[in-house]
Amino acid sequence: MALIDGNSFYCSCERVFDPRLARVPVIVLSNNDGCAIARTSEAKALGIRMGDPYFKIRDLCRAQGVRVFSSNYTLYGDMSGRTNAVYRQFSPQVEIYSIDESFLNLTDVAPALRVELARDLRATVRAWTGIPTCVGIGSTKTLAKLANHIAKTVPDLGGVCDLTDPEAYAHWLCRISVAEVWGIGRASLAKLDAMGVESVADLRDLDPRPVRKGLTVVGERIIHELRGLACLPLELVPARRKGCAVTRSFSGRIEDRATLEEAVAAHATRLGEKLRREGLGTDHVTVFYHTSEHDRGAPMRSVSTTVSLPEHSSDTLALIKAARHGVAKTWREPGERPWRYSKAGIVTNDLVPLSHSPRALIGALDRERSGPLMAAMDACNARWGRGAVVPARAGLVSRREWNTKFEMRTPRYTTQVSELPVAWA
DNA sequence: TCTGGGGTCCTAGGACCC
DNA sequence: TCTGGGGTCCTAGGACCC
Repeated sequence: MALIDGNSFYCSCERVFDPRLARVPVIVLSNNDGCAIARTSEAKALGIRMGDPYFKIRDLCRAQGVRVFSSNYTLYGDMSGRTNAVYRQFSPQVEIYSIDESFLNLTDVAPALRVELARDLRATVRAWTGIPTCVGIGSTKTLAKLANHIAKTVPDLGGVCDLTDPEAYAHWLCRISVAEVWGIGRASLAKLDAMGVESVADLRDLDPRPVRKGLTVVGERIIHELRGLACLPLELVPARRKGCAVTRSFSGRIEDRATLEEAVAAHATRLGEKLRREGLGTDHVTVFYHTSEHDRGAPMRSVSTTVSLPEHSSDTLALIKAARHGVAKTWREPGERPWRYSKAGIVTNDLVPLSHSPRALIGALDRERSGPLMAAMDACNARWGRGAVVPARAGLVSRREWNTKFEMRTPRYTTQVSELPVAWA
């Protein structure tokens, strides 16, 4: 098993299209340009941490010449697809684990050739996509993840670490902190600390049965995985998703009902698009909105309500109706000091494939009209850009103060003809 | 003094991940 | 002024059943 991932992936995507970014500190921000979510090694060296709010590090970034970007998910998604296409040249069995990480089955590769293959893979990905990567090899997923961490943090290894090599396994497990193990978070770390567990080897040598009490079956599984007993299979076919959510912080604050309903309707529109892309439907939506915990002293309010649909659907109009209803039935007129809402969202669980969901006996939605209508809307938006066609119910207010902020976003170089990079020769 | 012995299903909340 | 978004899995405990 091998785990390959892109180094500072979002930052590396930006670097591919602007060579001037090489060797200078780069960070990419979350939605609304809120927090740092990707940093190059140069940025990390300046003390910028994962999740640091941008307004707190802005001065540092200016002073140190850090190049700052809004997230460009269209670009990162496309680059992710390109790297995976390269991985597939090296292994027929690839599990895409996240936007920048994939597991590869290397069990057919002779042990002596694995490191060489991994080096070839890195070089090819770099040459064909421009993305730098690291590769970790282990007999289980947990060990491959650990090997990847070692490959990333020990420069001498040249970006590849193979823990199927018994010598490397014995060498590294007692030198790496248990905090680096995949699946060990803050809470588990505190428990392990109390037990005197410091290194990965300490955890591996624990008796798995009693561990189950404190760390649940998850902790027990980790111990087996560290010993080389695979508990987590390669998932070649992505499991059907169970839930779906569209939630956003507003770029400012919202106080009035009409604007809140407009925002929620826009989220419902996005939700419908996501569900239709996967042929899924839901028979209920949970709508929530709340004030910000950072607005100290201001009146606080947090609302969450679930609205039923007559039957399973992915119809944008039905979702908007339900979402608006969720706001309507929970809205409270403000008093002297209005609530200043900072975030709203729409969430669904228990998604089912629409092709075999039961129809409602009473109040069934008109699927025969809805299907073609939604297909036409999706086609228009695919061709002319999101928002080219929207239901009037979604709101036509031009004053979109709630819209997410992306003030430093680069062009969608690889997916939009009008935004292709220009080269001068 | 002393109140059975299983099951299933659902939900909320915790923990963790990228 | 300004603090992201979207997932999964697990457990405990309540409700309910016979």
